[in-house]
Amino acid sequence: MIAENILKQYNAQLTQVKKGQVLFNEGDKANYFFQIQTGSVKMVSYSDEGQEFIQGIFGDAESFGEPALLGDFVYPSAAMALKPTSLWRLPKDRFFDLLKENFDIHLALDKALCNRLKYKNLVLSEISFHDPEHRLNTLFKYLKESLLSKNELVLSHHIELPFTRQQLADMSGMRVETAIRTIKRMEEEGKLFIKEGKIHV
Amino acid sequence: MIAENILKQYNAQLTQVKKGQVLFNEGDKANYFFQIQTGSVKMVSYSDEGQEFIQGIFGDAESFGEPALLGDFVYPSAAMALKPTSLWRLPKDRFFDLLKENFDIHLALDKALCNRLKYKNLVLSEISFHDPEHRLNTLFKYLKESLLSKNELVLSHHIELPFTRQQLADMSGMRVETAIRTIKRMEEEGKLFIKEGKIHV
DNA sequence: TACGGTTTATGATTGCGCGCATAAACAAAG
DNA sequence: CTTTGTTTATGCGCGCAATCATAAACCGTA
Repeated sequence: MIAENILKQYNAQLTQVKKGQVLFNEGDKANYFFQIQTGSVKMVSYSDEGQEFIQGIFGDAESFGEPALLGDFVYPSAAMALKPTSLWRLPKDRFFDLLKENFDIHLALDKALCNRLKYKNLVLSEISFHDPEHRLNTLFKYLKESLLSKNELVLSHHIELPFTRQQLADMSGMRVETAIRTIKRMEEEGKLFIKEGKIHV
Repeated sequence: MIAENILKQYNAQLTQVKKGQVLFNEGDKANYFFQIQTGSVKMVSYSDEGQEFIQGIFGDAESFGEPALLGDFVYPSAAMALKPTSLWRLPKDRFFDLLKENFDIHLALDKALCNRLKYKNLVLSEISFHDPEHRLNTLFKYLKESLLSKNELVLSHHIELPFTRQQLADMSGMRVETAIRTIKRMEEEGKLFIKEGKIHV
């Protein structure tokens, strides 16, 4: 996360996008650094049959899409707003200026990238080793931690997952029906509970 | 890749490891930056039943294990030499000095990290969308490109993949038998050829 | 409050990769 | 040359998740 005063200093523009709006598509050239002010964005890969795999979901104060910028390749997946979102857009060359002149920010960015790598390692080994229940369990643990770290104030030790069954399935490489069935079973086994359709872990 | 004179300048040590030697285990604290001089290293996650998932294979002049260093977390997977290997070891704090004082190197490191992310995105969507043949096909294409880019001199447009069926299976999340059967079928279909057991694509 | 779209839910069927067993081919080491 | 370990190869049966179909529940909104 880069402080807003720094972003402004390097000519970042604040723009508003609607729910469902596409920010870029797979194969597009990367020209901007994006950081969310408020809202939520998903990055997704699509199969030829239209199936989705959610590479990541990003929320308030998080940036996304930097790999294509830093690695100098076209976007390997698309980005779409999950709700009305306001985000900072910083042109590529100014972004590189910013990194060059702010070692601490550069390092913080690396940290974020490395955490993303760690997450992908996790999902990869889960998908290749384990059954749906184990995969969802691990995903839930990860999501819980990551949601807690963003939100200092927690009233209960339980937390509501703000994702649909479809999204959870698309993050862990399974079909909706499998996710639904597995989550139901986990509820029966007391491994989570469902309140008004929402999953609590 | 960091030039050797720079590495020396920051007190990197050159060490030799034997085939099969473990450089660090999952859960170990990250204290060093590693860069291979010559040889080859794999990073692997293990399931409780001892199944392997190969997170990456690194060769001459490549570094590995930086995410744990930069992200400040314990290694999420282990590293093991695949052959006799000589490698540079640079203590953590000196590594950070190096980055701070060499923006171009820092950026090159980012580029490598981003390429790794791109690779993981690829494997993830392959594993969750496609059948073994498609997965191997994509993996082969990727490996071929990456081998070619390392080796300027190419005699034929075909290339021999220096990996066992087991390793290829462990990179694409399938069982050896499935990899073997699929590769055989791909040979029959003329999608690759096998010479002395080695796969050529 | 009626309506279209999304999300959750559940049943029936099937195909494909896993897991296990066995063995041949090959390489490395003594 | 023999031995031991690794890699490739192939058959067989099972189980589980994908797939297809259908419907209920829920939600925003016109």
